[in-house]
Amino acid sequence: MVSINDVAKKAGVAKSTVSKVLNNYSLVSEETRLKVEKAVEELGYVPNSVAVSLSKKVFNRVGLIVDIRHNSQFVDEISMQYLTGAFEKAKEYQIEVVTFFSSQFDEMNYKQVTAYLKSQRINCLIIYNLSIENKNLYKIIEKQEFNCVLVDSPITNDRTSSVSLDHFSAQYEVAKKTLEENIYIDRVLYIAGGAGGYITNRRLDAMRKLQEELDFELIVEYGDFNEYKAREITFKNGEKSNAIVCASDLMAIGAVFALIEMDIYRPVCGFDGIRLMGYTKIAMNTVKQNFNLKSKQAFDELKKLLDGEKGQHTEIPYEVCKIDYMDVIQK
Amino acid sequence: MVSINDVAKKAGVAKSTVSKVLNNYSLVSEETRLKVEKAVEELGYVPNSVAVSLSKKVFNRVGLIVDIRHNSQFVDEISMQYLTGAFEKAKEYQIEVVTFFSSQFDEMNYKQVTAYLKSQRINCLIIYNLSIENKNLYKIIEKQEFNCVLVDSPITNDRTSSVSLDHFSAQYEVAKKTLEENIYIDRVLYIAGGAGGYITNRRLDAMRKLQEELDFELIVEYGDFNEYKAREITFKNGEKSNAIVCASDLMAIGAVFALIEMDIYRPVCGFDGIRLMGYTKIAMNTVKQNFNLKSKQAFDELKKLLDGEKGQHTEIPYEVCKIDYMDVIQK
DNA sequence: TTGTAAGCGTTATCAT
DNA sequence: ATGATAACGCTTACAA
Repeated sequence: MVSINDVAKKAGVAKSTVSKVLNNYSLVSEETRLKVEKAVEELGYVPNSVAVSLSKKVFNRVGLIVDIRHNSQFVDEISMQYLTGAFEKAKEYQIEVVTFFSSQFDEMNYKQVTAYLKSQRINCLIIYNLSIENKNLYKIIEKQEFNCVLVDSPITNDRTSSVSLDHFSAQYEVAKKTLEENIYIDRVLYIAGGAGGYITNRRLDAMRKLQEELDFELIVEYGDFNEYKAREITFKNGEKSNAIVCASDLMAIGAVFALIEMDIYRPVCGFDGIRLMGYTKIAMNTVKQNFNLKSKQAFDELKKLLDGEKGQHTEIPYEVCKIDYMDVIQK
Repeated sequence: MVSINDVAKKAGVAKSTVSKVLNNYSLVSEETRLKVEKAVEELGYVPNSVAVSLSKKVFNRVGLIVDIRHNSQFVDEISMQYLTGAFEKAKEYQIEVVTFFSSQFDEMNYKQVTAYLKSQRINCLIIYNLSIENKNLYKIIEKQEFNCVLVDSPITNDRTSSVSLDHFSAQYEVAKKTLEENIYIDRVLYIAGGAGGYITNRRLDAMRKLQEELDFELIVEYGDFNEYKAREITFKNGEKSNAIVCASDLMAIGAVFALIEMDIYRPVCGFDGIRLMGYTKIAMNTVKQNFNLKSKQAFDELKKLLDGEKGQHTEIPYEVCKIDYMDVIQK
């Protein structure tokens, strides 16, 4: 492995000088800069990131915490988009990232998690879909020992930013549009996410507002973002409701397939705008969001935190629409 | 951050002794071992993995190279399963992993790629679906500077193992089963993967064997594992063929949806057994494989290489079946 | 069995 | 503007 010493020797300077060139210090003559750059080029030298990380006073390494504990399978699609978005930004900013699955932290306590993260020199976190059961992560956010960006959880503090769409208005819009497309709506089944979750409550609020406005009976059941549960809930409550609003596309798919088996029709709408929707060939309203972009934005927010800005909330755009097979497969 | 020095101080021993305890050296008295372990426990000490990596003579860090350049979208599902499988094994073996997307290496030359990997202290690679265009990776495998495990590419040498199913017999079986379920088969459209790829060729061989046996005309088109291309190919050749065999489920879905639009029926079979299949509600034969398990097996093979074994080829099981919605959503 | 000290490849603080 | 040198946190001869 070619090291900084090799470069220094070849360029005929001290390794500290090489380091200065590499980190573009101002106080270095044009002549030596060229010598060093030539040596770097010729040797194909790339700094050892491990050594850099160990030696640097401030070194940023971000942990991406992805939640894949949902029983449903197609969280894959979303998680993968989150990861690719973050990876691209990481490359752009030249910041190292490490991927974790939140289930890894389940058996640990708060102290263990922080020790574990710090032992990997991680000082920043991007947490996707923080779930309410994860007490450790909540505590980490609260204690502000790490710079955090939360995707789809509305917590902010000095060192914590959040990025999400406006769950209230999005849920309101998609539900309203779906209900208004139909004539008699006097009883609506709302299949919510996980009981007590932030976004779940925000969306529930939206449903309650709509309920007041449109004056229907609202049945609320918790499907935990799980399509199988949504299916069961639909079997139980589908008949007596005349529309079903779901807090995720996956649950909406579960509901629609249940309805088909029950051989009844009810308008259904989802939330997320996953591509899987296109494959089911069921045209239903949903809230379409760009997960890749959301993740990139989260990274941008993280960068701001690293640059000394205080944590803030950022809202991202969404679109109420139907997911079409051709749109999904085209690109 | 609590370091090895803190532990040493607290336990009243030298830091080298702490290190010995941590790495379970034999020559350490029970008494000091206990003292050290107590201190570690009380301080919640976790070794700094960056420092460990820098100082260890042999330190294993594996790069997971995932290919997401396919235009088709649902490679997500497969890649994510690969990643989770590898991550679980990494935790089990206590080996660090770093994720890369192969597209990152596109603009680099061979020297740059190796320098880049080495600068991150990576000495092992698990390469998923090595595509034929990736000259750099081929050269890396050939030069044997890294321990490599290839998933679904049949190259092996002293430091390279491969893990895959038997593409020849799997393709043969699924195609045969599909064709035999139907009566008149005299012209078969085979939508292959990427021209020149290893697995593509193996599968083509299987189709040729079947062609000889069943005596039909074989039309071969390359769909590049892309569902859109498969769709176009089907529009062009679907009518004149009386069965379509596809080298991936995604292409099979593209073909079936095209057939539906053409309003004709042709038996179609796929390859991979992705869960997405269950959502399309189209029952078609496919080769089902467990990607998560395959990735785990690849990691096991990597471990063997690290333990000094020579590279070898391992075959994994598969099953010819149909993917059912209920199986997909149940779990 | 334990401790001392050199080394891993960098950065950063001093002198010069 | 450049070069020694100490530090980063750990492992590992080697000495005791």
